[in-house]
Order: sequence, then structure tokens, then C-alpha cells
Amino acid sequence: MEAFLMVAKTKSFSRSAELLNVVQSTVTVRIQQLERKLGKKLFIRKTRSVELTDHGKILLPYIERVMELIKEGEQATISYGRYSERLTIGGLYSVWNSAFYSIIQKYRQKYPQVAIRLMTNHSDEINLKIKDGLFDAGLVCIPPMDPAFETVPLYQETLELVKSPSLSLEKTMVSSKDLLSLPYIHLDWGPPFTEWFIQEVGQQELMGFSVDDAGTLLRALQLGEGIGFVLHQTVLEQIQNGTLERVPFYSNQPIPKRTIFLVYPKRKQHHPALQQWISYLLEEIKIFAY
DNA sequence: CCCAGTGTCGCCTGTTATAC
DNA sequence: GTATAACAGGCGACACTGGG
Repeated sequence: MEAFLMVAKTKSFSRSAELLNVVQSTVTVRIQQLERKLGKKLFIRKTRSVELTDHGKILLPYIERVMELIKEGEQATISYGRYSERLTIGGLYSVWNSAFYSIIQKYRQKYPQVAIRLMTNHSDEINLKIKDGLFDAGLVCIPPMDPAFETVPLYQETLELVKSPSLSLEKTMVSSKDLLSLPYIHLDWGPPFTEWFIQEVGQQELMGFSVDDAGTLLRALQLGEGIGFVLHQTVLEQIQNGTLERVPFYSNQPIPKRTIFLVYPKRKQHHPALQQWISYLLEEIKIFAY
């Protein structure tokens, strides 16, 4: 698997061998064994380079997940003993960079014996990693359809249009129809937003500049590159200190709110730290949400 | 009788040399 | 740059032995 990943990455048997500290023929044999086992060619050998076949392309993400799982296992083994328990939670950028973070902060103070890893990712990726056992739980905006998951709606977030004060617009009030003619920076905020956006503005493909994470969007907005929708909670600080300002906005239908879900595997018994964290979170969220 | 230590055998994996 | 053949070394399975 190591050889497969390396050849897929470097597109060379020789280079892979060098990086893996083995000779080139070892890589050849390893790949051949894998190909023989699967009964499928994984690489197209060309005179100067190597390329993944369609079968190889299918296999690649699975091998990547397995290798990640092994790395995770190694890390857990090495660090075992320093903390009595550990939790790995996947979350959206907008979740960690909002007032919600105070819940994590309080949890850490209350349970210092639990080692915590907060991982930032997109909803789909988080759901996949929970399924693989890489994450214990996740905070996502797109809940998994899989019945093997437990999904609990936690709270709702509001989106608003903002820009840097350094960027001046001709209009003081912006409508959904105006977005196409403005330096609008697009981020897909999940299914309800997408549906609303298509109805109000048009296809997302019409957008000249789009990003796929809230961190990049925020940076672009702060640099005065354009206007964009961001979560109210995420930009509270920036609006207070004047690095960003709200743009008055109107549309036919109001911008849909975004629901954040707690997701974890459906099991009779969870490990104690996860059980405790879920109970703690559900208790704290009552205070947070109101 | 059980268990730990040791020796043997065969298989697997990696290396070197070389062909393509 | 990749594939193949011959070879070497390492490792696991198994059997045997001796001490507690």
C-alpha cells in the first residue's frame, strides 16, 4: 500500500523506491503483487512516467484512508498513558471559529484528563471519518443519510452579507439580483443555502470567484476583495473592531438559517469520554442556543 | 504437565545484476 | 525507466528438550 501510494504520488517507480528507502525492483514487485491479488492493472507504464489506471484511481482513496487510520493508531499508541482518555472531534471551520468554541473551552477546564483533538473539515469528509473510526464525533451542517449514525440538531446559524470598509460600493442597499454585478465571493453554505441562492441569484457557476472554506472567504473579505455571505457568529469580533462591516441586504425569500448537527456512530455503548462529551454538549447547548 | 528456549525447514521479501 | 532471474537473509511454524 505504501508503494502504491508513493507511485501514485510521484508517478515513478524509481523515485518511489528512493523515497521508501528500497530498490526500484522492490517497488515493481510490490505493485505487481497488488495487481496480481486484485486481478487488475493499477498503473499504465509509459516510457518516461507512470499513470494510474481507472482501477487504480478507484483504489487510491481507500488506500489513503487505510494509511491515515494506521497513522492515527500509531499516534494513539505513542501518546497512550499521558491522558486517561482521548476524543477526536471533527468540525466545520465556522463551528470552531464561533461562540460555540466556548463550550469546548469549558469542557477542557472541567475534564483536563481528556486529551482532545479538534479537526477542521467539510461535512462530507467529517462524516466519512466518523464512519472510518478516525473521528469520534462531528459537528456538521450536512447530516449523513446513513442509518448507522446518530444525528442531533444543535443550533442554528444566521448568514449575513459583509465587506471590508476599504471596499466601497455604489449602492448602500444590495439585493439578491445585484450580486451578479458586484464583486461577490461565493461559498456554498450547504443545501438549504444553495437552493435559496439558485432561486434568488442564479446558478453558482455564474460566480467569478468562489472558495470552498470559510477561512479563505474571511481572508478575501478582509483584504477587500469583495462582498460575501458569512456566519453572524464568526464575524462578530471583526465587525466590532471595524475590520468588516455589514452590507444591508434584501431578497424575496429570507436567507435560510444553517443548522449545525452533532453526528456520532449509533452504538449501544460508547467509550466513556465520548458518552460524557455527548451528555455535556447536549446540556451546554441548551444554554448556548437561547 | 506446562512453559520457555533452541534448532530446523520452508517461504517470503528484498537486493544485485542484467535485459528490454 | 521498468521487468526479471538468481541469490541471500529474515521470519514464522513446528518439533524437540530440559527445568520447574
